[in-house]
Amino acid sequence: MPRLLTDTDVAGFRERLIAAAEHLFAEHGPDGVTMRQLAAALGVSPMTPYRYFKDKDAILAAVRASGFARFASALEAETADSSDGVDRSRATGRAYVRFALENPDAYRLMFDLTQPNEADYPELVEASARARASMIRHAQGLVNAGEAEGDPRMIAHILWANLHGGLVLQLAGKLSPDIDPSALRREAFAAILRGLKPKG
Amino acid sequence: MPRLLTDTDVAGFRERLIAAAEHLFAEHGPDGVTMRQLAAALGVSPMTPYRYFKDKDAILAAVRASGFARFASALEAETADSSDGVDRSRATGRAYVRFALENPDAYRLMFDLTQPNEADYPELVEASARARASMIRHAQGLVNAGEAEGDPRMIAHILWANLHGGLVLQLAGKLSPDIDPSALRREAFAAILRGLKPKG
DNA sequence: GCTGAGCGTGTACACTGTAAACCTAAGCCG
DNA sequence: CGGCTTAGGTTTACAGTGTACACGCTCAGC
Repeated sequence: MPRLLTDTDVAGFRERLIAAAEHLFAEHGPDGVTMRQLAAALGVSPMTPYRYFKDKDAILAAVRASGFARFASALEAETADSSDGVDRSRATGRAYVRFALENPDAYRLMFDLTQPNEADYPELVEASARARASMIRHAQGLVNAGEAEGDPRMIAHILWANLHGGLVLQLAGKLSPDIDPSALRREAFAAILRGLKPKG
Repeated sequence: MPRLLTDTDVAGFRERLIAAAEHLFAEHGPDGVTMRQLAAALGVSPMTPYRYFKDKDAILAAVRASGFARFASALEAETADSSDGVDRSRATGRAYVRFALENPDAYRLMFDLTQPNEADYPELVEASARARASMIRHAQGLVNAGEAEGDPRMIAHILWANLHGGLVLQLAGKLSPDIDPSALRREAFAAILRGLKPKG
């Protein structure tokens, strides 16, 4: 038999293909990229990727999972920075926005795109759960610091929905042209925090 | 020459095709529907739709524009109901949510799907502008009623981003399972309104 | 009644994702 | 060392896609 593929061989190929796919998907959209192009980008024949991924959908899922993983890491990196709950929460929000604006295509791939059967790709749901956990942790920080009152998970979701909504509208070009997106985020965040502050 | 197509003929055909496409797109997604199926649904040959639409993309744009038009009408219908600014704003929000939840596929087609060159379809941008105007008008109502302080356009966008974000996360199944979407909307709306209320 | 144009259709093509047969070269056994 | 076996990669093939193009049918105007 031929040289068997070691696990690191497989992982290496998958990684290279995911990286290539990420760039191509970002530029032309998943439907604008063909398996033949992906294969050519790695210098292999069109059918070779099928040995490493079930089908094109699995490649898309892998690309999205990889995006979520980088995203989660970016959020988690902010945990260390400061011990003040509010600062940390704000830093997390900034990291969130920065990621979305620096990787708009990845962000859209991750959130906009509704892949029908995401549940079939465990690493995708896991990476996505990691990101969510980060957000909830930081909402918890807000509550602990006495800056907000209520269920931390609910608070996290309020802030998340708000951030996400503003971002996708911005990325889709749907915001009114006379609205500055970053001012929108700032004012929305401020209003929500004012609204959640304990009466004390 | 044969019986020339009157404008109403053309409009009629376009309407029927849009209606058929709306159902099929909702069920299978735009990519899951072929021109041949669309044509078959109207009982014509596969190439006939090309006399009424430039290409498949134009059909998608028309379906989306039609969605936006219905959406705008649904929002505008709430203008008449009550003279109280807050009630009216709340009713508009309810109408927004109702539309999104009763037509989830249309809503996703309208907002999620980022069609690359929407600017090429004027009726699409116009219908979408109508919907936005409705929202701003109702934010103005909130300000007039003394329930909120600030630029009505900004306030409209804050509420919109929040609503939209929550809805797309819900429709995409990304909300944590222990979060009730309608409770999320209620609490978010309440928090924002508290945060925007004038100091009195 | 003829003509010519506009409408719908049929045919054709380049391209897609991917199944299946095929080739190649390397590890094991004798 | 030689042959068998088999995993990894390629080639071929196919059904199905969007749509360009050219063909006929059918009627309005002369």
